[in-house]
Amino acid sequence: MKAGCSIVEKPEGGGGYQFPDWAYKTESSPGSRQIQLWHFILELLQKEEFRHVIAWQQGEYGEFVIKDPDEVARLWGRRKCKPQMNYDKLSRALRYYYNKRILHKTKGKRFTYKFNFNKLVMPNYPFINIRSSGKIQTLLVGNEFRIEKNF
DNA sequence: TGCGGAATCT
DNA sequence: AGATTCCGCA
Repeated sequence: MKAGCSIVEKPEGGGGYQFPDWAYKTESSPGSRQIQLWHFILELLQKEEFRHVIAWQQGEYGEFVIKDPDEVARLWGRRKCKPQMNYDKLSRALRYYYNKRILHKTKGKRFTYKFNFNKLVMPNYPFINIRSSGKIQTLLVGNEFRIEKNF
C-alpha cells in the first residue's frame, strides 16, 4: 500500500486539465500511470500559472527556460512521490533525453533546453500542437489514439 | 553549471 | 525502460 502520496494527481476543481490517461501509458509499461518527465515539463509549460517557474523562450521554436530550477524539481518530486528530488537529479534525467533525441541543451544559455519537436515529438505524439506563438496545446483526438513510442 | 558513467530501483 | 541516486570531472 502506498500512503500519503497519491499516484495520479487530480485536476483541482478549477479548470486546469491534465494529459488524457492514455498519454501516461507506454508500450513498455502498459498499465503504468507514471508520467514521464518530458510530459510533465510540457504540462507545466502549457499552464499560465507556472510562467515564473518555467517558460517558452520567445523566438526559439521549442526552446524553454527553467527560471526556478528548485521549484521545478520540487513539483516533479511531488508528482513522483520523491521528496528528495532536486535539480541535480532532475537534470540528469533530462540529459538522458539527449541520446533519445527528445531534448537537447541550448549551449551557453543557463537552464535552457530545447525540444526536438520536428524530428521526434510531432510524428509520435500527434496530440501535441505547437502554435505560432510557441505555445503548446494538447488535442484530445479520441481515446483510440495510441502513442506509438519508438525512441 | 553542465556532463555522462555506474549502480540501483520500480 | 525510464528514471533516481551518487559522483568525479571540466
